Amino acid sequence: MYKRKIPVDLSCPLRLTMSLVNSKWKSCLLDELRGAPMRPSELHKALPEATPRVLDLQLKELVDDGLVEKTIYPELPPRSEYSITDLGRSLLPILDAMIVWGETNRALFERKYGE
Amino acid sequence: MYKRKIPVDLSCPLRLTMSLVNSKWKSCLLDELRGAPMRPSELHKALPEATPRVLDLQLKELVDDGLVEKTIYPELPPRSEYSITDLGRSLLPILDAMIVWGETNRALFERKYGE
DNA sequence: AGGTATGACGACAAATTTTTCGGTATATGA
DNA sequence: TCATATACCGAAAAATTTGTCGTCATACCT
Repeated sequence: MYKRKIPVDLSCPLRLTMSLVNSKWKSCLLDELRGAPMRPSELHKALPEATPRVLDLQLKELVDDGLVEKTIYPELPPRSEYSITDLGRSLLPILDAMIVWGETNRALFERKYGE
Repeated sequence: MYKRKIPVDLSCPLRLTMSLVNSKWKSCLLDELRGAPMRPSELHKALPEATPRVLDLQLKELVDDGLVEKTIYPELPPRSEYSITDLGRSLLPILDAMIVWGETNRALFERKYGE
């Protein structure tokens, strides 16, 4: 079983939750998986800015943390699927709140930093 | 005015929100400031695991992003205070949800990773 | 046989974050 | 005078995250 290099932060509830999600792609991956299971190549198509390698690494940590599940089908050519677990799904309301916040305040930050 | 090295991520609402908060201490700083304005030394006492230098750097970005405000009192010895803005305060419900999630699931992760 | 696609992963490089160390400056108290 | 405290900041090291590149294996299609 894959082991995190840096363990989850148990020192306080906020840091615990943050440490599961604060990376460039983990929150996006959870968001993508909210609907149906997805294959690695599909996730890469959905998040083309991320390389398959990075998605692979971050999915491993999500699996290790119990937020995502991986199923390998012993077929050829190989096929595997990632799906969100109940634990991961329980984070979605938080991600939803972040999405709403981002939509609400996007214009502000576009004015400040934008193109 | 201080400028972020890495700009806020405008590519999607979720990434925008995440990019404001995804660092080791920013969410904690916002959480600490929810009550009253605090001085740098107080913030360091509240978050002793973080060095004053890091708090300083991350507070600068929070100020630059408009989530926190800084007041400098022209006294000697020098005094300054950080306070949360309305924009920053609008993120607190999300942090609250993370705190609740962390409390709910702490035992799970202590079993998995903890001492 | 050669090209394509799948998924996994090692080795390494680049980028970014976080930390450490030292220094500036001023006032107070021992 | 010396130590302490306050706040700030630069340089550089260390740690961590993210990205690039090449490889393996297998089956399909041309």
